[in-house]
Amino acid sequence: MTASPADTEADWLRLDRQICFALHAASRAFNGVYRVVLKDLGLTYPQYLVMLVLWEQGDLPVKKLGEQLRLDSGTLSPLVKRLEAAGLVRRERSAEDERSVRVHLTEEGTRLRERALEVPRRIMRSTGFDLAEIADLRSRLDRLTGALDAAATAQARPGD
Amino acid sequence: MTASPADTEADWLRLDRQICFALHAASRAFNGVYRVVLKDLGLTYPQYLVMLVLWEQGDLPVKKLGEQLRLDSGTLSPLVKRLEAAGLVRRERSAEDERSVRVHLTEEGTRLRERALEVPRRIMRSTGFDLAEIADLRSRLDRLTGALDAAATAQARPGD
DNA sequence: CACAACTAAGTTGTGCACAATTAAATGGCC
DNA sequence: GGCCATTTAATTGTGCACAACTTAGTTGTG
Repeated sequence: MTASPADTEADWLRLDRQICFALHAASRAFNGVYRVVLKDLGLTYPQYLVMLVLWEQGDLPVKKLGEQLRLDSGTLSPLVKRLEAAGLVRRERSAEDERSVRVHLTEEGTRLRERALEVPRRIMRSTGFDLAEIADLRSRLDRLTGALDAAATAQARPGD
Repeated sequence: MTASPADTEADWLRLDRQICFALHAASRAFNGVYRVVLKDLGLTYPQYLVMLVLWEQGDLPVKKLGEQLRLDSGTLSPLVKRLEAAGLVRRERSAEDERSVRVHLTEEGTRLRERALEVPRRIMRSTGFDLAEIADLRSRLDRLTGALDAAATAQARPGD
């Protein structure tokens, strides 16, 4: 006698609880560690992500920032305004296309990079993972994200 | 001549951008797929997590729910109130300890479980991962969360 | 008993995520 | 040139996460 269908389904629910909780909790735990480390810099975790992109790629329009970080203007507009209020960036309407707003690093924003250089190692120590494990986890997560995004897109436009 | 320290540090920043973005994005992508699947049930992703715990373990005080999900009353109080407004749970002050509020499933909340049984498989399909990969990812994430929580605790209480 | 220490929920304030909408600018097309 | 679809930001509204604080109930100790 095998398990009844109802039991099997219940097992799925339990498994689902485990996996979605694992990812949810990992994300929040990561966020929490960054919160502590970034407090010295006066940045939140998403603000740090924006600064990382700007440090790496230079000034960008909000649109490009959003593509890099998969965030829309509803999230980025107020976030960038807070960075501007903190004196780390300036927002400037593009002259050639006045719809576009380019985000520039200020002197202070550029200087902050020096202090941010120590962040990654402090985080690495907190994870207890070595470089190979981090890289492996990253590739799995990227694959997962890609599959999930594709699935979401497929559901949004079933006929495509 | 090896790379200068500055270059090495810059590499760390780039790596950090990659890994923290990977986890952040994976979490949001997961959230997005659940959002679509759970819309039929009228639940958000965190509300679904609460319901999963209640379906599995029966009625619980808010305190216990918070321990299971690592969420505090600031998050849970309004969330549970919304579940109550939706008719899925009732909140009742405990008679023996009037500080405690026990969350009970209503008839409707219990019935919703039947409809939720299909959720996990729809999610699994979206991930494109098989059971073994899911289990493996989960164990890595749990280990990561454990290490991060431990590190956060150590930083909060350096002398312990 | 009285009072301090602790505990469980709830409240307030800040910031992020995202859907839906709006506003302004641009570009194509007749 | 006039009109319309598209694009870029910003705004509005809902919900979650979390820190800090408040309120009310409980427990331990003198």
